[in-house]
Amino acid sequence: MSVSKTIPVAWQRAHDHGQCIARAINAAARICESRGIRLTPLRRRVLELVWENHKPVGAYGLLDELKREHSSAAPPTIYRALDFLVEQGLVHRIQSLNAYVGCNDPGHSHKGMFLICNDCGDALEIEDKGVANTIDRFASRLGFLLTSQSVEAAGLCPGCQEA
Amino acid sequence: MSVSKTIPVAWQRAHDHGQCIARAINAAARICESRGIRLTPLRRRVLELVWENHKPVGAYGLLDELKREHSSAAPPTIYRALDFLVEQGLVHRIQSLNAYVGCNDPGHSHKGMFLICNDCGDALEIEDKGVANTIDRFASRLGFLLTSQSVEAAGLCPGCQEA
DNA sequence: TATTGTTATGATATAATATAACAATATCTG
DNA sequence: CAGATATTGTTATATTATATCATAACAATA
Repeated sequence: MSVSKTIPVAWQRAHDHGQCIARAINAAARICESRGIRLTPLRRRVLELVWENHKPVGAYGLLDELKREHSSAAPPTIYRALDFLVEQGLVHRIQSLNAYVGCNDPGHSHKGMFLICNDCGDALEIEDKGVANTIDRFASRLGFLLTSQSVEAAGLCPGCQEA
Repeated sequence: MSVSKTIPVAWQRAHDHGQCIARAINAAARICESRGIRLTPLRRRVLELVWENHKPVGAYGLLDELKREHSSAAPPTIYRALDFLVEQGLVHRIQSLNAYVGCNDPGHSHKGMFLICNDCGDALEIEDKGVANTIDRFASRLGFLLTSQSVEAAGLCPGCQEA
């Protein structure tokens, strides 16, 4: 990762992927193991592809990549795998982009929030108990029973503001 | 609107549409007037259709309704009108539903939040300075320049919990 | 009133995203 | 193993959204 004088360290840290792929796959394997569900080769490979992109990627983008090594792959192939991964909290769906991105911290039932750069297309996942709690309070005051929440903010990331 | 002993008053109030259509159209006309932009008959009609549904409606649902009275309408017709209305803050797009709903309080640059019922499909718009501020703080700490935000929570509304 | 620039709409085609439905195969469980 | 369940293969189609180019309406100016 390159260094910049003007990009906040907080962003650089939050945004550093590190050895994320291997770690993500291992974490996913452990989680599935513990839940008694199967991270099949196909599902594992799709998870890897999601991570390899390092950015939110659409289902058909993933499908193109999968097809190179798995010629029988079709839209249902990728959507089933993605549905599974999202359901297990291993991958997040970015609603505003119709795209998917690996979950940085699977296992926890964290309510994710995303900062999405309109220029480079990158998305940063943030732990945001504050936002989640505020939403919870609103909902319970209104008698609304929450099952899921999606918080997405778009704009320009530090890197893209420089240019 | 029917009365219920178990549905919180807060929800009933927040959810009451009242004479919303006429009010919404008048507000929209004033806003466009003041901004020097044109609420053409087509745009006005699409705005009415959005409000008449009283729930988030998809673009093609609106298109079907529009076609009954406007046979030349095609997908671009409705998407252009919706893009205009969303851009002017007169209509909100619900990302998680690919659907559109009238804005309760246009004119203000309020950062909306939605509670979406998975059963009846209704969506309640909430003013949520708390959530918006939390997001703003996160973003500025990371050096991220925000331009838009979308907060959507799904679950069961009070009415649908009864059943 | 022509001319020109701008914005809005008409019309056709197609791209991009997502699911339905049923068949075939693999895996689990008794 | 046999039967049940879960996963994947396969084809077709539904749903959502945009590209493109032509035409019409409006606005500003000479």
